[in-house]
Amino acid sequence: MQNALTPRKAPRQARAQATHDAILEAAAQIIGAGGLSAFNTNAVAQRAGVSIGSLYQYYGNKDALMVALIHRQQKRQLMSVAQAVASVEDADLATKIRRIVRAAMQHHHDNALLASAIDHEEARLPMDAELTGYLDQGGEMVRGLLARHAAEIGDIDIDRAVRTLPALVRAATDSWANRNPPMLGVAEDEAVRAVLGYLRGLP
Amino acid sequence: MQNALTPRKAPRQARAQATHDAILEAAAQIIGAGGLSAFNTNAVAQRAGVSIGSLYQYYGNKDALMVALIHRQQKRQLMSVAQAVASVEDADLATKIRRIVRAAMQHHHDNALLASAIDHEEARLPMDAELTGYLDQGGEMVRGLLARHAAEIGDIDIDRAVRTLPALVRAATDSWANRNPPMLGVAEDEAVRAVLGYLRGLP
DNA sequence: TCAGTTTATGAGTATATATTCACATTTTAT
DNA sequence: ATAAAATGTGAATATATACTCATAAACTGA
Repeated sequence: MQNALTPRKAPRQARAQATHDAILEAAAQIIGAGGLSAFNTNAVAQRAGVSIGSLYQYYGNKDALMVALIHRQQKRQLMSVAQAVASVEDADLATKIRRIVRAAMQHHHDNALLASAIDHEEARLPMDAELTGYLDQGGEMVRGLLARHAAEIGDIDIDRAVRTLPALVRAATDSWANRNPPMLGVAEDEAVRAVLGYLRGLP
Repeated sequence: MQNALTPRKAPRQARAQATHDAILEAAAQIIGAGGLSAFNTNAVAQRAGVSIGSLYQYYGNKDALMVALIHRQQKRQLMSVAQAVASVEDADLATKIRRIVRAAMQHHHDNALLASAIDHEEARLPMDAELTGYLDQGGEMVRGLLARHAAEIGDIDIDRAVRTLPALVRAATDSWANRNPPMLGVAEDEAVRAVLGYLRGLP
């Protein structure tokens, strides 16, 4: 089933794969440097060092390129957080939260403009199976975490927490990490405080 | 001091005021219905029922119109929350928080696309004295609230709380109120839980 | 009444940019 | 070696839209 937002064709040769990747990377760089308003297909092709025609060989239109970029970022974000979770297997809850928050925040802050642009575009573009999959995997991670620390956590609706928790971290990031100068330490502290407070629940 | 983002001229006659207002209202409606991508000056003028020339009589460029719209929304948001605060003068902390959250959320949800667009544009446009003023007033409200309930609140850095708290509410709103169908009740519960947990602080 | 001022008009201009397509080049398979 | 398939090119087209300007209409105060 081929619609306008799925990739037009898959690369079959190595150089095609390189072109394909270069286009995505160029798009990320352009949005990261100039925001959504700098994001145009001619500029992306130029920065990727390929012709505009090649871009449209792989992405049927601009939105398809944006969707591919969103997939790339979500995948990286998920892997980065999964690694953080794995690296603190046996720590206490507060430590785990802090590490996870730090990983999520770092990833976000490395590409502040890109992250903000993606937040905005995600709302406009249709959610596909791949994105749903990433969301589900993230949900499973949170679920596992909460299950292992049920004792330290108040009455909680896990389905709600799975959605609310990432939003709390993003809120702290937007408020504190994307400033001039960035206050990453404060952002981390505030996110941890909000998350732990939320988990502990009402008295 | 007249720069490109300040209104080009102030309306002096009643009909000019009406034109001025109609343009702002049309801009709000267009973004509210179609998002930022639908926001163009010709469409705004048409919906306002005025000519494109009139629009540029009052707003030197598109960004100036956006800035004026941001001012209008921030002012309304502040007034709506201030009213909520005033209406629960003597209630306990949890009740106050719930009412304030509800007011902020309602305002946000009435214009979900507009609110999201403004969040995005605020980051790009320069912060002026008027916006700083609204922020300060909001800060004062939070400060007063926290002072009156110091006993129920853990160790807290008020300057941080003033920035983090509104972000937490917005996070819950984005996650739950802007859905299909909107889950306003859940959004409110989640925001209250996060805010109270944050205020209570680390154990 | 009327001159000066304010307000309104909208066709027209300038520019940006998404997308196409006819063609060239490179790679693969036989 | 060579045909077929895959990949790459970029000038050209189509369209959207920010913004201008010459002109007209409405209002004001005398």
